[in-house]
Amino acid sequence: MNARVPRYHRIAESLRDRIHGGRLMPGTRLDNQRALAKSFGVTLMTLRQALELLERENLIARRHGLGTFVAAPSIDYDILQLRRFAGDLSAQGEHVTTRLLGGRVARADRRVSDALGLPARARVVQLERLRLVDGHPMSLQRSFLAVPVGEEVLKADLGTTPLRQVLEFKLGITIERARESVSAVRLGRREARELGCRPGVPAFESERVSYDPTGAPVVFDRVFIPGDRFRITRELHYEHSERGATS
Amino acid sequence: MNARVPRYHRIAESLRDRIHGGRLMPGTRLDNQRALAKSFGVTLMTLRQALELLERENLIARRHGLGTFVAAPSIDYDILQLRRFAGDLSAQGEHVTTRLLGGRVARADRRVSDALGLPARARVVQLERLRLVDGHPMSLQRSFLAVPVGEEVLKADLGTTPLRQVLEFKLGITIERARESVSAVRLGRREARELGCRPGVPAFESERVSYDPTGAPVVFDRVFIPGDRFRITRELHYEHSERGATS
DNA sequence: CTGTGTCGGTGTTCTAGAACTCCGCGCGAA
DNA sequence: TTCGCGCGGAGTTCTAGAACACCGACACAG
Repeated sequence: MNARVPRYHRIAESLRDRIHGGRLMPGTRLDNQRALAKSFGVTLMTLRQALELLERENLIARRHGLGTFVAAPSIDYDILQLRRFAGDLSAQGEHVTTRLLGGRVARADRRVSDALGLPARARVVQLERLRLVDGHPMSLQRSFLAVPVGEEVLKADLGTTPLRQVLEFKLGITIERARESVSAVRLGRREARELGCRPGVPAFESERVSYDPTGAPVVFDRVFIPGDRFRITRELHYEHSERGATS
Repeated sequence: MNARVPRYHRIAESLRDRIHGGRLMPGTRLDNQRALAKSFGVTLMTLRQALELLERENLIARRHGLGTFVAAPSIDYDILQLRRFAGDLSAQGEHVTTRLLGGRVARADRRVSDALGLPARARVVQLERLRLVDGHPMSLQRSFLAVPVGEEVLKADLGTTPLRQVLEFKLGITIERARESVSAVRLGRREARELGCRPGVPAFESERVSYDPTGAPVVFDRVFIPGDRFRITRELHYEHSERGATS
C-alpha cells in the first residue's frame, strides 16, 4: 500500500476521471465532504486537500453552506489560437529549418530539476537547437528530457523531425499538455553569439514544461528569441458587461 | 479581538507585511515551519495553510528539504484572461491603483493614425496612465482615442474607473474585440523615468487596437512593462497525434 | 403579507501530534 | 575526479476528532 504519490493526489485523480469521463456532469453536486472522506477511507482534512487541487484546476467550485459542484468546462479549449508561438512559424508559410547544435547527457541544475520534478542533479538529456527562418537565426532552444534514453537516438533525426514526433514514435511518449511562461530579458553572451546579435539586446525568454497524459513532466524547454524578430499576437473578445465569475 | 477572519489569513497577512515592508528581502529563507508555527502560537497544519496562500500569490517559494524562501517579485499574467488584468492582481491580494499622468487632445502621429485608420494628423484624445501594484509602478499605458470628445469628461474618472467603463456608460461605446501584439523592447528614457527604472532595461511592449461592434477602431493602446516585473503564462493542450507546435 | 427565528446540512478552520520524503553536504571508495 | 552512501535539517502527508460559519427552508409571529 505504499503510496509513492500522496493519497490526496490519487483521490483528486479519481474525481478528475469521474468528471472527465462524464459520470459527473457540470453543475452536479458532489457528495458532502464527510461522506466523500469516508468513501475514500480518509480524513476530512485529506479529502479537502484533494478538493483544493481540483478547485485550483477549475474543475470544481465549493460553495460554503451549499456544497461542492462540478464546474462548467473552462474556456481554455477554444481560445488556443495562439499557435503562432515559439515554433509553428511554418504555418505562416515561412521556410523553417532546425540546426542541432549539441546533445548530451548532463546533470540537471536546480532550475531544470525543479521544472521536471526530478531529484537534484539527476541525469537528463540536454539538447540545443537553433531555429532558422529563411536561413536567418530566429530562436535558440535548450531542451531537457526527463526520459532516461541514450542521446544517440535523438541526435540522429532532430535536424528534420520535431522532438515531439521522435518522442512519440521512437519512445512511445506523447505530450498532452504544456505550460509556458514568457518573460522579457536581456540576451546573454552565449545566446547572443548563437543567434547572431549583440549581447544585451532585449529578447523573449520562454520556459515551457510539457506533460505526458499521466501528468508527469517530460520536457523542459528554454527558448530565447530576440525581440526584434518576433511578436506575440492575439485576438480578444469581450462579452457584454461583466460576467460575475468569482475570480 | 474575535477572529472573524481565519487565523491563517492573519498569519499570511503578517508575513506579507514583513515581505512588502522590506524586512524580508527576496531570497531570504524564512524560519522553518515548525518554528514559525510555534512563534505564531499555532499548529503546523494551520501555518501551512498560511504559507499556501502566500505561495499562490507568488510571494514565497517552498522547496522540499530546503526551506521556504521569499520569492523574487514577478507578476503572473495569464494571457487567456487579459481582460481581468486588474482583477486578477487584486485577487492575488495586490493593491492595484491607477494614476492619470496626463490627458489632452493631440495630433495623431503616423503609427497612431495607421492603427486607428484615421487620416494623418487627425485629432485624437491622448491619455497616459501609470498602473501601480502595491504602490510600485508596474506598467505605463498610453491610450489614443479615435472618438471626438472633450477630454475633460475622461480626465474626471480615470483614476478609479476603467477606460472601457467610461466609454460604455458616458459615451455609449462598447468594445467588442481587440487585437494585441506584444514584443520585447528596450525601455526608452521617458518610459523608464515614469516607471522608476533604468533606461535600456528589457521590457514588454504591447500594442493593442480595440474595436466597437461595427468593427471600427476606437482605441489604440501602447503599454510598457519592465521585464522583471512581469511574465506571461499560458496553458497548451495538444490533441492526440496531431502535428501541433514544434517542441 | 412580511419579517424573523431556528434548524439541518455542508463547507471551514483548528488542534496535537506521528511518520515520511527530499535536499545538500561530506566522507570514503573506485 | 567522480560516484555512492548516509546524516541531519526542513518540508509534506496524514490521522481523529471538535467547534465554527454559512446557506436555504420552513414555521411562527406581527
